[in-house]
Amino acid sequence: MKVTIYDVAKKAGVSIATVSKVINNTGNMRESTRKKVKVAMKELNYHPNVMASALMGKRTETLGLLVPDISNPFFSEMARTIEDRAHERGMSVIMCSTDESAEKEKKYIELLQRKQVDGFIVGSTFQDKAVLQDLIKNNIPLVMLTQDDASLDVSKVSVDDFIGGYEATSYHFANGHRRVAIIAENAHSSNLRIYGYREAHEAYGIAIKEEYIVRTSASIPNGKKFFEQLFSQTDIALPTAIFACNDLLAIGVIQGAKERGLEIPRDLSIIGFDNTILATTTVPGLTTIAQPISLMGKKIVDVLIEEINAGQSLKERILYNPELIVRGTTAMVKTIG
Amino acid sequence: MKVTIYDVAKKAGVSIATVSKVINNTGNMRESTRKKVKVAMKELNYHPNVMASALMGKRTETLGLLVPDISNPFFSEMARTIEDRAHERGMSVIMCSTDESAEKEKKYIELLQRKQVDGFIVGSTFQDKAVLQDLIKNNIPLVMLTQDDASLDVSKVSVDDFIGGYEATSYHFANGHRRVAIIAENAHSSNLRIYGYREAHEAYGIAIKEEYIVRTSASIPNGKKFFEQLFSQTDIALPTAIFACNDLLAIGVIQGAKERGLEIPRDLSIIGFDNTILATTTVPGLTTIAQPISLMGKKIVDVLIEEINAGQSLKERILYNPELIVRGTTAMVKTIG
DNA sequence: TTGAAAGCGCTAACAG
DNA sequence: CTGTTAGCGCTTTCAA
Repeated sequence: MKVTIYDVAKKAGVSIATVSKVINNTGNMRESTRKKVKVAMKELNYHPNVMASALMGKRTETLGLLVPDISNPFFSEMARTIEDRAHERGMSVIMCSTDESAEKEKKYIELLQRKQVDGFIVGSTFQDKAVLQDLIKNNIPLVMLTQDDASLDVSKVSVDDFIGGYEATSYHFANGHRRVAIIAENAHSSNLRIYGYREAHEAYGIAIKEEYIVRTSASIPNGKKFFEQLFSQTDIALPTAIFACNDLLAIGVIQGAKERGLEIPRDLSIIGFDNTILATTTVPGLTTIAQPISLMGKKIVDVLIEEINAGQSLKERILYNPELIVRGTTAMVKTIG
Repeated sequence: MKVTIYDVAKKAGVSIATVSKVINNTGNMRESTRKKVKVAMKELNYHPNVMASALMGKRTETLGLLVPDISNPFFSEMARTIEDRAHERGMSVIMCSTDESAEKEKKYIELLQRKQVDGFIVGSTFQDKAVLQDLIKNNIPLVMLTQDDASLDVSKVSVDDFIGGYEATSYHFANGHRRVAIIAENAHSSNLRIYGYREAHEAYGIAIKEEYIVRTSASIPNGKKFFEQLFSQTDIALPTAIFACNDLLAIGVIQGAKERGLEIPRDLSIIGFDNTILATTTVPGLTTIAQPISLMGKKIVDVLIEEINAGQSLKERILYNPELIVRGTTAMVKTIG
């Protein structure tokens, strides 16, 4: 049967209060008593019942992870490092894929709250930020991942999306391209990447064509679809390069381009974002902006746990530098004639 | 503040026992009373505290998912459908990546047990099956995913790996290949696929070369490494086709082959397994054996929940048919001369 | 048909 | 320094 605090109390010849104290490392007590209790715990292979202590308002030792879609390699790679770090620190993680649905966001937050998770890692751009504001107001541990959103006053770890957008776009420019389109996501990070894209235009003195800026959600089919859309416009010159705000989209573009008979990178240069496993499997390999996924995953867990321990938000804003990884989908612009 | 069963009871003018009964749909009671209570619950936006009822031995409404590695696209795609189905049925899922470590397997099982998950979905081939046998003996809900292992007397949903192995190998044979190597995993499913591989040799009257059978764990680098190993053997004729037991391995083979200057499929035919997103992003597209991931994910959750409700294992063995998806990495064998 | 009361396993005053 | 005791929010006999 289950071994409870009573069993170890009896075995150690002390009261349950004493046992509780050694479990939680609170209060003072003779060192010999503490030892005695510890021995009893070991011998009985005792593990405190999480439910019971959670009932008393203690921790559940579980974290909630909200991402748009765990099957997107970026998030599954991130989830893996988060899971590992959480486990290292004695916590489990419950995963929730929110898609871009306000309904799911709300539902999962409520669900996780009822399950009394100790804290939230949110990697989704919420449709309705009020849900998050509410948590924040109630001082519930919450950190944002890949979402450097100033309107949320909490800790966040992300890559510098502005720089990422700037570098991707600039690299295309440096390769001589002058007509660069961007396929962005419906995510906060994409807003920043678009600003970086704009800034690069500014820096290079190139006029922006608003028609070159499109938005969709992350998937290969969407990448393809928006490539088609971009390339079927008849009233503007076609772009010679594309910056896709994630690898999935970039691959969709590659596929669309191939179908149209374009050769990459000769006829079209493409840069992705994230540097997921997908970027290494295409041919040619995908030039992309890397995010330090492992570092970020580890860090976000550490920050969250620190805040849980501290009982308040540290409001740290941790920004990593994105890194351009040049592979095969980019080249100098084709000189005409 | 939190609204408890007491608040509802007071508001409805009944005792907490009555409220408890309507929550759990147990006992008899005047319909008007039940209604009254329900109204009160609605008005107060009452949700039963999971911890408290779990303390009483009730469900926690959470499932444990064990897979080798959630960042492997096969498992992340699977996890997504599992998560969705679980949420549809009111349950959350805690994820655990076991790698191929006996230590982690044991640790996570114990962890999840302490968290009182209602059931386990295990998609990892356990190093030490005793850990699972133990759960089974204790009648703890547990189902196996992609592991049709006869030595475990529980429900399982998987693809027919034997047929998958047979079909992959046969397809190579049908294309005129006679020297087909197999790169398998350290997983139970791979055992069966190897049997299918053997059976195909039998059927085609082709002798098996044991040197053509190698095993490793799922990753692109390993695929590459074992391709190298296979192709640096000097005492046997080199294979003209390879069956890799998952897409990751297959991609490693593609990369290794390219580095050796082999053209695919002209110089080497390759078939993968799983039909993950990766199979669609390579060039040429990867010919692979598809597993019906969504069906399987949904089914495994349904079976598990059914068993949780029933309080015992149904010992169902659900086998899906694998399907050969022909893309670009396979071709007729090169006629020499 | 309903409710009082005894826990589930643990924490946290408060006494001693 | 250690133990008694009153809950945390809920379920479940057992009476009424």
